[in-house]
Amino acid sequence: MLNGRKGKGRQKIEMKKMGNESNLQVTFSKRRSGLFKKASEFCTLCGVDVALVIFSPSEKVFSFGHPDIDMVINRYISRVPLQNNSSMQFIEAHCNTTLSDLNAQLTQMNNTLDNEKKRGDELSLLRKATRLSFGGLVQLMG
Amino acid sequence: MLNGRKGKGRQKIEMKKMGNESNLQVTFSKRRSGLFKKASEFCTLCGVDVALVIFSPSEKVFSFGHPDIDMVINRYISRVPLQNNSSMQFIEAHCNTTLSDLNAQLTQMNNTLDNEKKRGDELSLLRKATRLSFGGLVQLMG
DNA sequence: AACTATTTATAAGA
DNA sequence: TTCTTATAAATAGTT
Repeated sequence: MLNGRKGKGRQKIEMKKMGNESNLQVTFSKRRSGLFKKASEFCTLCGVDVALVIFSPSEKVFSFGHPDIDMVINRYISRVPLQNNSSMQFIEAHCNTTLSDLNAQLTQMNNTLDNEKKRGDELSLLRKATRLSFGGLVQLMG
Repeated sequence: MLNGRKGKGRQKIEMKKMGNESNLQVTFSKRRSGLFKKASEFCTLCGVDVALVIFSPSEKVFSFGHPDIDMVINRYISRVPLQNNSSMQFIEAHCNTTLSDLNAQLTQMNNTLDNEKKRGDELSLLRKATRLSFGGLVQLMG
């Protein structure tokens, strides 16, 4: 089997976005795993904590973290608060649970209030009827 | 100039935390810049977005991101909500404004409700008085 | 920080 | 996609 065939082997490539889509796909996989391996070795050898997040062009997310990616990101965030809109969207999303609880309370309270108002209307009606039929009693009640 | 001196060159190393502190410091610097370079090349070649955060053992933070580290972290967070306390504290701080607005609404609504209840109580009182004084009218009103 | 012998990563090709 | 191979690139130990 092994005759003396020679591939060209690794060639230097230009440092710009790859044109060929299928080459790009292969290079993406290879370099992604290479990067993860380097990050992992770095953690082990040097005792550092790392968070690594990658979004592919098709918006797929790949991540690595040590000891735990969320922990590292939280540490980063608490040092360097995020600035832009999307962080606000994030915060709002997390508020939604609490907010909808409060909104539910408001809704229920509004219903109760409506009922009480109906009773109030009934009171006005009764007062009117009372006034019409029996005169002075209304003054007695204030 | 160049005589034929020979260093031992690169040797394979064991994949565990380095013992020698000064070697570790040198390796830390070399591998950190290597990792950043790999991440940067990856972005350029493959058109990906990357966030990379490193905490050294002495808690110094080093970071790299493309096109912007906060943007990438935000995108990550909005897909994979963080779990632990520090993120919750962060979120809560940002929620407080909205929450106190809603709480103010609740308080005011409670006051209104109390007033309506008083009117309701008044209705009951009037009914009782009416029943006592004038008998059958109550039935007329339901 | 610079050097260099090696190891490691990887672009092409099969 | 996975494997092979030639070569580029990274880096451990030394100076």
